[in-house]
Amino acid sequence: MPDPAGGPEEQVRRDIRDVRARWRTRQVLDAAVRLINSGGLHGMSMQALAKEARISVGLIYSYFGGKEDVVVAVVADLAEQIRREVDTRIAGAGDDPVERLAAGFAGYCIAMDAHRNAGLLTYRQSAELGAAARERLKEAERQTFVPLTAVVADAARAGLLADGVSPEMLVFDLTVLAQVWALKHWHFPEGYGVEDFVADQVATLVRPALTPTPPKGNRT
Amino acid sequence: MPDPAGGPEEQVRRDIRDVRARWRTRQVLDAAVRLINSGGLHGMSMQALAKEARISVGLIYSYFGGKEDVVVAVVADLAEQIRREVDTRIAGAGDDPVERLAAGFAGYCIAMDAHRNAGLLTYRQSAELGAAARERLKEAERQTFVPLTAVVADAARAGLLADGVSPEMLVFDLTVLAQVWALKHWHFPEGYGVEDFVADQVATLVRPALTPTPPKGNRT
DNA sequence: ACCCGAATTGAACGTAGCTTCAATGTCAAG
DNA sequence: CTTGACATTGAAGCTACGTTCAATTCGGGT
Repeated sequence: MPDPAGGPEEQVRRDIRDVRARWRTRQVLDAAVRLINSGGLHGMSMQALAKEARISVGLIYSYFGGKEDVVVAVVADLAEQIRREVDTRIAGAGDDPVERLAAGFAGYCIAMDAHRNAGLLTYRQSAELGAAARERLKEAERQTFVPLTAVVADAARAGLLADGVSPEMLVFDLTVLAQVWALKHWHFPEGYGVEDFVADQVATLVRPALTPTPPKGNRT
Repeated sequence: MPDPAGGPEEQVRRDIRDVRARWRTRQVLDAAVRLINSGGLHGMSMQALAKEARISVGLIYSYFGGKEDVVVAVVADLAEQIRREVDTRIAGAGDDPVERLAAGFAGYCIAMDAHRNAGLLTYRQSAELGAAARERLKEAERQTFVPLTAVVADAARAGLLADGVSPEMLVFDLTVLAQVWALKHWHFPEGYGVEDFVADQVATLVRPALTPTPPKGNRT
């Protein structure tokens, strides 16, 4: 009675295929990120991608369903990087919620700064992607909200939020502003970098929102 | 001696051509906005545009140099609308800087809400546009910053800014957040509209930033 | 009616780019 | 060496789309 699983040899073949698939996928994704970061999505044709990854065009389709799948994978990958960076920064920031939030925000900005064009793929017009792809992009983005959401919730529990400040909105603002740094940095003077941006945003958005509103009585 | 200007008849012909050009341009732009708002830039091929505007494809090129010029004109047009809306709202808001800023921000958000996809054309990857077009888009955007910049400057002069708040950054934040409402409104629950967004942003970003930091002595 | 300048048309050209698939290559086992 | 399974290739198929331009239409003047 032949074993449908094929025994140990079959398992080895499967393992080999898995290892190769992971390797190829990585190879393509890295190439995709390089192309997008230097030339935008416009610069990532499948021909260019194949060339950059040093494989044939047809082979890409063995590992990805199509161009859209490559794009989605790039975004999902970047979202994971962002999340890791934010988590790491927050973990290293001590106990003060303001410092933790500032650190998390800095992590987000710096991760975005390192992948300016790739980070902006979620800003594409929705009509250009299928519904499943859009949903995947949205989910990836939601995941990047999680660490900052936890920190802001801590701050709220500690009573640090100014009156009327919505924790959800604060997290939304921080992530959006981190994301658009890449696209809108031209607004700022020559030499103004992401670290400056972070410092100014912390001063303008984070600190005022996390400064408890004094009781009315103190105003007399 | 024939008059090189051609006399009154020639002037009439020039006037007619001007009137027609303005009319055609308006016709094309309106069609472009409709197409973009319903199907994104992807939905605005030149063929589709001609059909929507009820003119021939070739005629578009009498009034615009190419597709890029149509896109730039759409953005510039929208920027003017935003500016007018913001100006109007600020003018009707009374003397309180917080109210004026909130009104201006509301105007920006509502103008963006009315043209969700068109308003996001400035978020395209820069590599897809020529340098002149990019500069035009940037300048159009800078113009939309002007009214809010003036209001924030007034608030700063009146000593209303919390410590450390950068007026420029506050304006940047407000305009960016107004712009991305269109793209990111899916973050919010069903039934959460632009008016809710405005109110929450005013509470989370505007009021804390425009709440003067109390002197240290009051804390004892 | 004819002429002229301007406006308008839309088929066709040319290009870019996504995807496919027949052909070929590689590797391991017998 | 042969065979079979899997991996890989890249020219070509196919589609979309921006732009052009020869042909036609329109309107006004004589």
